[in-house]
Amino acid sequence: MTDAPPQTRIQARNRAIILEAGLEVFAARGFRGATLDRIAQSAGLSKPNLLYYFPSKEAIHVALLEQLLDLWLAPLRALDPEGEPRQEILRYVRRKLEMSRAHPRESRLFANEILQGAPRARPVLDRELKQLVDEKAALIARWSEAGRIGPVDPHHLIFSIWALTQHYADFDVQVRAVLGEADPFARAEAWLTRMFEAVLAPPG
Amino acid sequence: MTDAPPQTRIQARNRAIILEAGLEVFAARGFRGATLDRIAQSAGLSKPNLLYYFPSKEAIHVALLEQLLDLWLAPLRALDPEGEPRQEILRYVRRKLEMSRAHPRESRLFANEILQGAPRARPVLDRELKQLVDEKAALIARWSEAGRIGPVDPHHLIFSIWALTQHYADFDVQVRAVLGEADPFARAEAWLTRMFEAVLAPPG
DNA sequence: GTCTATAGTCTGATAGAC
DNA sequence: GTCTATCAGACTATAGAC
Repeated sequence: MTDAPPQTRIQARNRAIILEAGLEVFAARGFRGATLDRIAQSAGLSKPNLLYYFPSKEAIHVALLEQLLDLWLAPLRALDPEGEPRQEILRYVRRKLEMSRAHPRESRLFANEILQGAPRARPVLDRELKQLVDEKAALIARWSEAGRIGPVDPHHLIFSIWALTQHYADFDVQVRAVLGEADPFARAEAWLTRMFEAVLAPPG
Repeated sequence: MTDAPPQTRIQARNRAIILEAGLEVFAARGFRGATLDRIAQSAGLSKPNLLYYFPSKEAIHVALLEQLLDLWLAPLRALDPEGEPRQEILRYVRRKLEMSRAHPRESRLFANEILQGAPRARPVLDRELKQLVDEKAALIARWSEAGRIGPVDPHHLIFSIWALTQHYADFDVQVRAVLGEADPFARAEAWLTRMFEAVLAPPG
């Protein structure tokens, strides 16, 4: 959101190391469950040194949320008004699922934040997120009204894509316990493609 | 899972009060974020009195998880082999969504547990949950092979139902922020019905 | 059965030497 | 910039009076 202050090379590097360690620990244990001790250990730095680079535990968390949201919303931003509607939405689904596969820790960090009532992310949800979703929902609504895709509820279609793709990151433990299988993602992609093809099929 | 020991009326009542308070606090703040002080305050009891009824904070959490899982899996258990396949699955979807609406705290408590890697629920996932899902997935597979519903991946169909319905409880804050709307559930039910009708439509 | 008081531990953050 | 040492507060759990 705001630009970071200018940094030396070593500062930039240590900030990055701390954020990586913070991502690891916050994602696995939630904000409250994460301790500075553990983040410091994971980063290979001392606890006071952490607090030399970030003023507080919360500052690390906020920095992570900010850096995360750009990555997270990129696939939705990429939804192209000029593209072929079904291809665009299916590509969005696949990109979002790929995010869950490649970045499960980011997904869980975000899920933790929302689950706790979004104490730190609320303003971003109310403004940037709502604005982006409204814009893309309007686009999907136009596609639907033009009969290029089946009748859909645009907002809830987007929620469905979020829910279905993030499930494979956030509930990974449960999915693997039930399947007893190493990598659920190949079948997940085939199934999600099948689902959204069915619901997006144009009328007639 | 195990039977509770015999209790006087006042013991049963206080245990219930503590579990209700624990549900409230654990769901909102996660295991680590919940404190005995807060649970005690919410229950209207003193902190040592809490620990008279339960030996530890963890014991309260485990008791909640156990009591929760029966409720949680009831809709899936109710899937009837003798029923009309599409009606059965659609009814399951609606019941599960109704669970999210009526019991969001239970949903969030469970989501927290899974997100943290299911440290306390893992054995139940590996055994009871896997067994139940495998059994119901086999039923759905038979329906699909008989051509009574469209071709589906039974396990991932069940994951989809979980993901889509729990999203409205667990990500409630985000859903409401984006919609700026009081009650998303009416539209959610219409949309989920539409989605699953599309994907379950028999071939030809 | 319920309370007050408190033991013992952990945690976020700071002080100050180098 | 990084460290050791340490503080103040919060936390789970226990002891013991009533």
